Amino acid sequence: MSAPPLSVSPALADPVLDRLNDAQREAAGHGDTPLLVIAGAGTGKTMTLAARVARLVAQGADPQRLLLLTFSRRAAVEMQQRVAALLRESLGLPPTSAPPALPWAGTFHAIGARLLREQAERLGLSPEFSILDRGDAEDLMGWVRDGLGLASQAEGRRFPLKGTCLAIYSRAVNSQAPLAEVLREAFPWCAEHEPALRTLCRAYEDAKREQQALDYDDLLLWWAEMLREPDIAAWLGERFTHVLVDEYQDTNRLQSAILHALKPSGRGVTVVGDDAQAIYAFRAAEVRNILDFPRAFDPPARVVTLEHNYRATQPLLDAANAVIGLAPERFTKRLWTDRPGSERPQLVAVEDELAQARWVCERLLTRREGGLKLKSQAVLFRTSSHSAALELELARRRIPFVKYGGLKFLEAAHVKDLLALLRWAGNPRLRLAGFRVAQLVPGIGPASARRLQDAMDAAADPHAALQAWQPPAAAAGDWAALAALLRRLAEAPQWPAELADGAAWYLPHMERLHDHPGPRRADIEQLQRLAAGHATRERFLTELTLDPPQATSDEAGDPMLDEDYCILSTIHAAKGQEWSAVTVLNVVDGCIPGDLATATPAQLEEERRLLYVAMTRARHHLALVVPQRFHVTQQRRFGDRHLYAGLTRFIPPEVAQHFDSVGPAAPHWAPGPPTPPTGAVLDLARRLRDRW
DNA sequence: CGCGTGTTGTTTTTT
DNA sequence: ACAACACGCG
Repeated sequence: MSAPPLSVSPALADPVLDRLNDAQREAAGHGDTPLLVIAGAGTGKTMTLAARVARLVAQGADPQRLLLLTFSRRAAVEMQQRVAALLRESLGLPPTSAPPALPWAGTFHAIGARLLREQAERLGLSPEFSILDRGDAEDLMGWVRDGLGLASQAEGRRFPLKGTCLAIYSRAVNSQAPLAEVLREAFPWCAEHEPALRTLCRAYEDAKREQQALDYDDLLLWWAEMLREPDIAAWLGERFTHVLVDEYQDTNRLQSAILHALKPSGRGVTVVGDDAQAIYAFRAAEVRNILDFPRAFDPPARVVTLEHNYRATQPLLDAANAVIGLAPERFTKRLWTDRPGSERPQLVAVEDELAQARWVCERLLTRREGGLKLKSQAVLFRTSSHSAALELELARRRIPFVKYGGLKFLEAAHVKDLLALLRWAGNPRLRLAGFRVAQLVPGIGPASARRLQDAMDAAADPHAALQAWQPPAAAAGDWAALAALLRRLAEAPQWPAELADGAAWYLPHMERLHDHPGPRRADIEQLQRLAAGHATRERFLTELTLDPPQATSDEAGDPMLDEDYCILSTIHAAKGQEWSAVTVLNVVDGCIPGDLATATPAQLEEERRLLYVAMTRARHHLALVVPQRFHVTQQRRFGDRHLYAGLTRFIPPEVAQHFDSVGPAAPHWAPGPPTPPTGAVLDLARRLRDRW
């Protein structure tokens, strides 16, 4: 068993490459021509990629000139660590010495932000440009929409909400498709407003320019646009000798355009992904990117497929393979393992969501008594809100947990307020921020805030205009305090002391505006802790926007770092992770697939892959929980009520035979699950009330 | 003009 | 259940 006859340096052929299997070694040792690695779930993808990076470095590649694009910041960090460990080993460095770092590892958006900041002058951007998170962008969209008078259209249906407008805009940008097509395919109920939406999108672009603000999409769009300048493209293409992209199945057209513009010949390009795990089409991800990758080059890219799974036992893989095997599109690989294991995955029927929560808690505790740490156990679900009942039950039993997914930190009003203050201080042209901050002062409402902004816009020096502005008499005292604060922040910024200064100003306003300041105060404190880890205000804002704290643990209190806690996560946020025991909640039609996601076959297939992703996170134990009855909130159209649902359509009888059926209600579906009565909506409460 | 209340519509998932 | 929007009062 020796390495294939590649030009592998002898020093490296030993410890690192020897630990890889043949396919992995082929990928790690491949030369400079374009390479596609199809890596099934749990097949050692990160290890392989890290080994490839380590080998490139050991062969003399400059780590500063490796561009490593991963899906999340977390994946980037993990990659750094693996590479570091491998490099120490292969270069024979002592464990104490610092191996070369990879400064250009990060998400497309984060790397884009850095490059744009670096080249801002050339691009006609202020180097102080602000990055709008989703909430900011929505607010700006709302502002523009109101300015155009679109909000109050009396005739006909109401104009789409600001969030919907932004979603439409974003999808058009990321898919690089015409507005009409986007509306037809993804937002049919907004199609009637097409002309107004077109005007709105243009005005939104203008507003961003005027305010020196870029939203998430701009970070890709400007990057791609910048690369259309031949001299810049050539320079960047040479600057990065190698470009490696992880999770390539979840990139969109814009990202693929960036990649091809950087490296038109494909030389030095490696992409890694798994078409069976594509779950970001809603964000305009384009599976064709990975499917068409080989033929995009001449000669075509080398394709290496990893199918040997090191994560799960055979019975778990059988079930997962059966689920994905029903996808109408043929996937080209089938995972296998040599880890036998006898435990099959479970289908657990329970009465309702409360019973589900109880069952999950019992199972967590039983496993912990059996020696499995809570940290090795995860509970996954389709939608962030699906864990609500479980969170309450966990809290009641004092089982600590951390929840991933859901975006709420940056969406909380108080966090937005304080960040807006910092943004405004750095970029006084950012109306959006100023509008928000000014209205925190009692006595200043939308009209006064608008007058202030107009005065600042007209002035050559907006800071001076701000200091000179006369507020309404009722607001004079409080306004003076804010003006003084802004002067300090603008003139002598001292990071992170300026955040403390701002927080001290903000806290009294927060207490006045919100009923329950307790948890909010904790968020402000967390912001201050985070601030200490960043060098400047600009870096803090950028990194917080692109990589917000993604875990929350409100119900459970703050678990100490060394304490044991279990993981709650959306399936999306669980991507790339693995746990010994995995439980998936609400595996019923209406949740997986969500009843909003069954309109088109493509959406349905994405839901199927979602279930597949969830199932392949497990190493030893896997349980899918099926409540027979679950509560539906929201959507007044049907009213609140319980919905009777059946096992997901992705597990028909021939797939169900790969599972053990357990739970109190299990005997009921012994004859094979009947087709679920999808329309059976009961409203007993109303029926009872109507008797009177 | 600012602020509080009543009414109406509402697509999950995340950078 | 909740947010955004419209309206009316001080």
